[in-house]
Amino acid sequence: MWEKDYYEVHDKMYIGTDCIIFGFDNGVLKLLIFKRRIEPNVGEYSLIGSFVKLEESISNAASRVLHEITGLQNVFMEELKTYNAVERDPGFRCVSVGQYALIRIDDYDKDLVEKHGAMWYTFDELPDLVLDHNQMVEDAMARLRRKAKYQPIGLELLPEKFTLPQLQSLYEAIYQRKMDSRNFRKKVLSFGVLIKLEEKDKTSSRKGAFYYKFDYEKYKELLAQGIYFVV
Amino acid sequence: MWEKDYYEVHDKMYIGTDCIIFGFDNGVLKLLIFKRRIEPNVGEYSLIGSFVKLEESISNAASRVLHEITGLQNVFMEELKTYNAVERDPGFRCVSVGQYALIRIDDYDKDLVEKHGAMWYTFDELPDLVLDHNQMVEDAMARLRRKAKYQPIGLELLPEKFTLPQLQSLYEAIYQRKMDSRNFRKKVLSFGVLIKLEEKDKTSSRKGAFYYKFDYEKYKELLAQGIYFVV
DNA sequence: ATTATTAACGTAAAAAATACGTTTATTTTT
DNA sequence: AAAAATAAACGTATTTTTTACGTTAATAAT
Repeated sequence: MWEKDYYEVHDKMYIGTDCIIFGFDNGVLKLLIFKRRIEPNVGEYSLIGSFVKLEESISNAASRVLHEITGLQNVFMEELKTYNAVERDPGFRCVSVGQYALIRIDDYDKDLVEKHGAMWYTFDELPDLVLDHNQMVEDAMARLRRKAKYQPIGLELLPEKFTLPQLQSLYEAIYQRKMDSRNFRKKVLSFGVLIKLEEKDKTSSRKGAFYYKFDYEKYKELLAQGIYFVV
Repeated sequence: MWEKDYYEVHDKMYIGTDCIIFGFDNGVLKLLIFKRRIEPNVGEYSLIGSFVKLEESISNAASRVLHEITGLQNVFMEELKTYNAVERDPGFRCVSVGQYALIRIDDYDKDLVEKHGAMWYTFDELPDLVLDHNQMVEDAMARLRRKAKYQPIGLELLPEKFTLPQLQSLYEAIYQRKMDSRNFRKKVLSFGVLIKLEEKDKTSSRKGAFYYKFDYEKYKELLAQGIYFVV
């Protein structure tokens, strides 16, 4: 990695990042997709991405575009993998680092998103995307499913206050299967990382469901102990 | 990722890969570490790595150096993550993609390895490595532990024929804890991916332990069904 | 033949996951 | 004001999985 002779060979290698942005919109998992307005590939659909600048880290680069597009800062984000096939980009040799982000779908700046030509799509209604972006989405979805097995995803995708039925519907959306509400509740509460609030959400039922919030401190402790959050 | 103005800014970004090479040497997990013989950092310890050439994928690059160093081909390898802090390499901006490899420690070419100044170290005897290579090793170790939970690692690290006690000692090395041999055997055999051979290994006991081999077909089926291999 | 040693087999107890029935709080309808 | 409707909350029995641990078997060395 330090041999001088490689310097020249590599002066045409580019590195970028593409963001797979998940949102959860009452009961449905969605992805933020862009209709391209600039060359190349005008009019085609793609993920949002950027080249990585010399003076920024890859996650900086992703945060930068995410902020430009959604107005959000401090969004949860994690590296997925690199996409580096020699021929993946017909223009030139470019490695892209896929990063997936989880955002609260109520938080983002609607005007900004619309201005950039972005739209929310469900996983199965996704249009054809440029390059290997469909693959990226598929990989991100698989990763999200696996991640949900040992970390409470709800933290990032749900609003501050949420009900157990909401949390369950998020898990059902991720795993694509119905779960038993009694067992779900039992399991989720057994971790002791949820705090029950006095307030109720009356929008989805007559009885109303109590709001909960995460106990971040306890959650961190649990993770430190290496305890898994399998639902 | 396609905007022209970035081209210039990025003509000094380099991309390389570093390999975290695991071997299993009767009961002990080891890592292949190099004492550098060329500038920069002569005499210091590091992982083996290379720049990624314009006409090769990142895993090609890793396979290439792995072959140069160990004489091995078709080694199991998986991307770990990118190491991309702006200041990680004092010389210039270089993103490194960490990749971990699992090799059968009896297979590699001893002369070749020695010629390149490489040595096997256990995880806790590891010397200080250049740059962020110690971090890479730590991350790879963590990944290996997690991976071992849902895939039969033995496949890659053990010889073609292996005994159950050997497989168990591999898992014990990975998890750093003793396991109950009766439960381990029960669990491992319950997956139905091991084929018992007639032959016995007599080197470690008077009674001798039967050799087993993997049933690759069944194993692939299991993975396709999404079944986890939790031991 | 006896002893030593690790492998192989088996079973009981504890814990976790699953399946499913009943009650409760509230709003809407009558 | 009572009855009906509805989703939430609570609880318990059954099944499955995990854990703990005792016994027997095969072989080489003595």
